Amino acid sequence: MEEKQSINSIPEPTRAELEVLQVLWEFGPSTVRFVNDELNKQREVNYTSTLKQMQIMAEKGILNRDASQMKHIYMPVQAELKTKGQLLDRFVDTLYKGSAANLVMQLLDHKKTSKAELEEIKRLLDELEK
Amino acid sequence: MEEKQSINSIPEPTRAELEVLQVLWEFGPSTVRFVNDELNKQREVNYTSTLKQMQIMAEKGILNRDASQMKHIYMPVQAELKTKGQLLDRFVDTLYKGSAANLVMQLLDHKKTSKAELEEIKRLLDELEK
DNA sequence: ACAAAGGTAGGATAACTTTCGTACGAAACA
DNA sequence: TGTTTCGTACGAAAGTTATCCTACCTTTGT
Repeated sequence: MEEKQSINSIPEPTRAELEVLQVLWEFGPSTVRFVNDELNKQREVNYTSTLKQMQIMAEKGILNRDASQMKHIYMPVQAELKTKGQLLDRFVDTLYKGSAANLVMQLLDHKKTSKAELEEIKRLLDELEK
Repeated sequence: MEEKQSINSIPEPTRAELEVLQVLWEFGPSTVRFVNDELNKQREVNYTSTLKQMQIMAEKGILNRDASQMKHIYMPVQAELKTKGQLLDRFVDTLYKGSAANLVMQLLDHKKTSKAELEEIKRLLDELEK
């Protein structure tokens, strides 16, 4: 079936879909078996659950697959950075009125952000100055 | 019924729940009527849908309500900053392996973040130096 | 050649989310 | 005072997500 998205952006991945994407982002194009094994390092999932999940993602246009071999190979349609960028945009829009500065501000006085992190962030910005 | 959460953090708000929270954050404790009117400025929602939604949120422990008057007054259990902080943490964890620096890095080379925004962010960091 | 192992496909089901219809009580008002 | 308006409560229904069972085909190994 393999329906494609009409426009320049895939639908919002759900929680479970994001888990699959993480694996594909980390290890590149993979079989269902491989992805399922990876997922099972975190939590118990039945093989057919992962299979179904990835089939649906292919239908939705989130994944492409190479079905020329018996063991189909799945890969994300969009680059990791693009998808994350979209999610980030939506996150900033809904929670911080679209202001990245607002988000960073929160990041800063949020205890969980370590001193080292802050230094790293500052370094990034300084680098950007040039 | 008004069930409370046992621990120090409310359950993850869903999409629709987040919309309700936005209104309460912006305008403070409100009636269902008021929240519903606000929501209808963005999209069409039936009054009883919003009512039900807010009742469920109260059951889940996301909202408190003052039912001493006929028109119940609803308000968030947690402070805006705390809830957003939790969401931010989860976001950073799942998408950026828990590294705020990674997130900011993406923010930086993401076109949508304006020059002015970047300057503002930099200013925030400089201020933090002290 | 046959059994076992491993693959895909396609429902069925359960849980959760979202929406709204209906019932009914309280308040406002003509 | 009676009717209309506005409120809550409850339950049903529809949509979405996530999980897994069963069927069936292909490959592998004995």
